[in-house]
Amino acid sequence: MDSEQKKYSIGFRVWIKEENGHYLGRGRITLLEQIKTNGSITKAAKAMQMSYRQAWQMVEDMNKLSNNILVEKILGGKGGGGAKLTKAGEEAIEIFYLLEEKIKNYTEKLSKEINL
Amino acid sequence: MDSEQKKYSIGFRVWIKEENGHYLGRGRITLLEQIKTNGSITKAAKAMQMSYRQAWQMVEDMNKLSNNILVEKILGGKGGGGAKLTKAGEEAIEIFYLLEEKIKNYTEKLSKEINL
DNA sequence: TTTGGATATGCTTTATAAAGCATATCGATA
DNA sequence: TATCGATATGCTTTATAAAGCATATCCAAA
Repeated sequence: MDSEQKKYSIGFRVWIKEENGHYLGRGRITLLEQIKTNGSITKAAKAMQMSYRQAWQMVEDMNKLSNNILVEKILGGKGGGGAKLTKAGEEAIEIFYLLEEKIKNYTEKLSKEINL
Repeated sequence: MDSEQKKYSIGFRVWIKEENGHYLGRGRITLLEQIKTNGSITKAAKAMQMSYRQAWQMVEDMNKLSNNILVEKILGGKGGGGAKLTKAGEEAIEIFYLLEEKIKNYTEKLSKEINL
């Protein structure tokens, strides 16, 4: 009847803030996953084509804003060192995914109601 | 009992996509409002410290992706011309605010459930 | 006590999105 | 038909976040 022809959908980004700054977003969660997989910040950064500089800074920021650090640094050792996720780090990933998922479902529901 | 001390909240951004690209987000809605207030793209851009170039491009993009244009351009006339919102433009603002509001409420609800 | 590969960090370079500049064009009004 | 302040658009410059480079430091293991 009317001339609606274009199709619209809803996009979103979500993140968790702490009083002193950005805490967790998509990028940081991906970094955590890569650290988990690769066992070091260096390798994680390389894997996601990010500079070590930035990856290291992200880890630093996250750890500062968390109640319990998410990434544990290992200096020395037979491999020269590395980094691994703490329990809190693993949980952070879970929590963030759940959050994202819920909002995704909600926006999909909303997009059906919207009439542009 | 446990050592939870930091306070977390959820931040988000939402936008409306059309198949051929980004359609409406915070920035564009603000621009629409400024055009409504100021009656021209030039003045709207100035008011929000945005370059005319960019503001004009945004209007162009929005109009291309909408079923009915959101901004009507006026060339010539006693003031030399200007721009004003169409009915669809006014509605777009309403719809976007409603969308943002609903998601805001939902994230606030979710933030209470989250335990970091 | 040497080795190794990682963490840690200052400094320089680069990439690119945004801004800025210049100028042509538009057309209702008076 | 001259005017006016806006729209329209190519081209150049700038700002700045990200990347890249260089190098010092760390310490468990062998």
